[in-house]
Amino acid sequence: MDWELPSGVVTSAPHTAKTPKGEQTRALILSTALDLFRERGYDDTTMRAIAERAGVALGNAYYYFRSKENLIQAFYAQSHQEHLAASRPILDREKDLKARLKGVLYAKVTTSEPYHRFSGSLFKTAADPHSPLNPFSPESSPTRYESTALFAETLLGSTTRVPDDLREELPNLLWMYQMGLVLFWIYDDSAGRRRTHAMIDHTVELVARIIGLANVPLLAPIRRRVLQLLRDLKQ
Amino acid sequence: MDWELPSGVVTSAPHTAKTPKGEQTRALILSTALDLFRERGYDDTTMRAIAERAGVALGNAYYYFRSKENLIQAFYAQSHQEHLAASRPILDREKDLKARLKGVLYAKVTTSEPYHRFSGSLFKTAADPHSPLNPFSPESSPTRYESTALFAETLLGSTTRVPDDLREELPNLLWMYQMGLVLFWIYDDSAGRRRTHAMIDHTVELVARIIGLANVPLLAPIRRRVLQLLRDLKQ
DNA sequence: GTCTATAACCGGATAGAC
DNA sequence: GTCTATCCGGTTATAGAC
Repeated sequence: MDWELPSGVVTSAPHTAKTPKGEQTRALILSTALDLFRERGYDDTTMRAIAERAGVALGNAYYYFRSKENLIQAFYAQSHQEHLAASRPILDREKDLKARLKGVLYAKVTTSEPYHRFSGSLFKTAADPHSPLNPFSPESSPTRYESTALFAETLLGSTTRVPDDLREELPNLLWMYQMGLVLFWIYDDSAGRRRTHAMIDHTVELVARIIGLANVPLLAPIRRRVLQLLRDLKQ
Repeated sequence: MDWELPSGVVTSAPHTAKTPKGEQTRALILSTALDLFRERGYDDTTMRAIAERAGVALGNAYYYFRSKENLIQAFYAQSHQEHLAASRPILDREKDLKARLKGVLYAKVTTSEPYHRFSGSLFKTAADPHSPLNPFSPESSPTRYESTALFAETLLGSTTRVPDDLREELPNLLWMYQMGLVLFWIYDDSAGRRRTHAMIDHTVELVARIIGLANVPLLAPIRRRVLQLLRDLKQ
């Protein structure tokens, strides 16, 4: 499997606007929705309220976004772009793997911070295995792929040599790792998100060390077993 | 921290019935709801349908269960009792840690199997950090505690010596590990839940091996760091 | 192709009478 | 404890205007 660098913007619009004016209306509805989500949370924001504040008819909101959930997908795409942008300077500057990884993960939780409360209620629908919003769904695969590519870049641009047998799977594993961290962050209500930061600091050390321990003979069986597991799970 | 054996049934009724008749009505509504959930899934079962089949008024259903979600809590308690019952013979028979752990985990996914589809849609509400249904909530702590105690028993009753520094945290870690497996199981739609079984088989080996590697000096730093992380996360 | 207005359906939840 | 009536909001449908 080859991981390419992120190539551009992914827009998975449910009903793409065809004209400049339509595009404008669509953007207006989305940004209004996100404002309201941030202000009052997801559940307490009604489609009627979104339409009203955006100055459009309820039906028009549904013309651009099939459902309320669909607004979330647009949010994902936007959020991912912000993550990319925030990661860029770190990846351009740092060469040490630990620093790169830590930077990218901090970028994730920092850019997401304004949406912390929102993300909590959001996660509810995202967690449903049958929801198109869940990160493993086909509908999410463009974003998932882009996100994994970011970790591929994090690895490849570093001075650390990644062991051969890990090279293929590691971007996927790091993406999963990020998912776990985000899950933790969603549940974290400590002041200043202290616990999440501790979690990142400690686990980045661990991850780096585990990669480093690649060639210790004693660990070969564990390593083999993990890789075998991953292969098995791919069917 | 001391882990005791599970002591009895946990009933966290939202609106406990005060009379025998009330108790009966409550039980009727619950069993009807679970039947319907299994038949059609959670989302496709309306409160109206539950009330109708149970032969009570809609308002009456809400008298006993504050919300639709609340019916789920009752399901959890029931499901946990089944897990306990299915684990008992294994824990009484096996002394090898790997066998015990594997048995308990297989018991979990096997007893849950009839509710697989249901669990998927369920997970959605359970995932919400602010929902009382989420496994980390105060409302869930009795069940969580009982569940952790089951893993404490799994460890203590085995012939494997658990390293000192792990003894305190390991039941919690194993409970988390089971949560991860259940999450995997929820997403697993392979035939006969093949992937989940592979996951259990492989990871039980890993877990046993990691516990066994407790005293390898090379790994001491990693181990220290993991334990430090756990301490930090407790605030 | 965009957009408005309005009415209606559906199901979770609540109020208040009996 | 149990009921009926009602609210509320996501969603759909329709019919038409620019």
